[in-house]
Amino acid sequence: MFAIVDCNSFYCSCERVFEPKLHNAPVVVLSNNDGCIIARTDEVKELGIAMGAPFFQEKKRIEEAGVAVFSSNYNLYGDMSRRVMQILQDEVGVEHVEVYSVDEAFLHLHHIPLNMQEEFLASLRNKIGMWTGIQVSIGAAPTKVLSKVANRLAKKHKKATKCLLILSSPSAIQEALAKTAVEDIWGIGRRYADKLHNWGITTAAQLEEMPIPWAGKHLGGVVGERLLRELKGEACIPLQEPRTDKQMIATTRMFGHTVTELKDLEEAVATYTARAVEKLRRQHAVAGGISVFVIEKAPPTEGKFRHGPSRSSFHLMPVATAATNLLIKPALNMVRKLYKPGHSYKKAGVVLSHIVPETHVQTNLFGQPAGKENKKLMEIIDNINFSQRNDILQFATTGTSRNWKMQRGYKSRHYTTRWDELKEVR
DNA sequence: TCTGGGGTCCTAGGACCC
DNA sequence: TCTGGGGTCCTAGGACCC
Repeated sequence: MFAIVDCNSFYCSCERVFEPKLHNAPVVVLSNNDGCIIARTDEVKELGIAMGAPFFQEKKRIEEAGVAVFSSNYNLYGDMSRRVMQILQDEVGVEHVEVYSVDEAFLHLHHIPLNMQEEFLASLRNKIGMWTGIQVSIGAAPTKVLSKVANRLAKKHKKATKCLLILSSPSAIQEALAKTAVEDIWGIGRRYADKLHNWGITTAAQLEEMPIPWAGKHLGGVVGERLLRELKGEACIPLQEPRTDKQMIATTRMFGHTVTELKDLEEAVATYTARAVEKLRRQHAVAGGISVFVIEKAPPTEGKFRHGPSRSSFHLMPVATAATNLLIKPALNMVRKLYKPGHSYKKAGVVLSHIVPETHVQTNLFGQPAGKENKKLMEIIDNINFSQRNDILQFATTGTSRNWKMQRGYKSRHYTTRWDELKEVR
């Protein structure tokens, strides 16, 4: 049996922990730039405000309903997440936990007798609630895909299930599948959902009746086959080993304001490069490739939102490196080539690729590996940035005008990660 | 009109996730 | 006026090899 533990309205719950008066009140959390609604509590769902809705479109309703609004505070959420995951690891053993996202983890329950799982999971849920203030929902079933089905129903019917649903018998599984729409299955996105609807397949129970090769043909090859097998109760997606080394590292942002000047674009790209390379160094790796993209402001359209035209460029490094200065150079060259005077830009990004551990650097005839001095310099900058958390030292090219910086008008404090922002209790 | 039969490696792009 | 930011995996197809 597998279980999935999922924090309810996670970002909102984190904000509520530090604002107890919001406990039964509606709360939303906004994306960077205060652009979209990326988390909402049940009270907000009842108002009919959709996930991912543009904030400005819902602002009036939100104000009228007295909804508490927060800009996203990722330091806070990351720290709360760590606490929840720690409890899971302590309770079921670190080898039986797969941290799947900031607010979700899969558990292996094979070492717990079937007839004790319900009691175990209920007490786990209580413990997390008491120790962190975060409420979780838990679904358990013979496969990961089915545990997601269970979890969704547990969350949907909180009162009846007490946020815990275990599907172990074939009849319970069938009943749950009949109540689940295909688009709510883990692994079925919008494209496949449309396709399935066109074939008249609308529930998970209907999909489960299809033959495996059919899924292989129509739902993305081996991925679709695996999904269907899991729906049929055959576990074939194992608990993943923790993956420490990323294969791709990206830093991309919408700008706070439309950008038209090359200088602002350069500043943004240099800053994003520095950020991405910091992430790279944190995993003790080096990157052999860097690409830069810019997205223009969309021409005015009525109706649907569209991205403007985008252009990107890729540069292969002569030698893989984690030196900010060596990567900023090609990044700036690329952005200068991509920039067209007179055009307006709303987003840019930097993606590092061809990532390998720093111990495996391939040198070549024409490139020298980054010297010791350079590495030392990077370590010093990282240490200062991590301890001060304020980017005191920056590369000059990252500039100071920051015309492109994002807006965050509703941010809560770093309650758990900065001494000077601790919650005060009188 | 016909135009071998394998391989490998790489990239671009599509699909998905939270 | 204002619409997020990361990631993963897989496949198809091109370039190249013998």
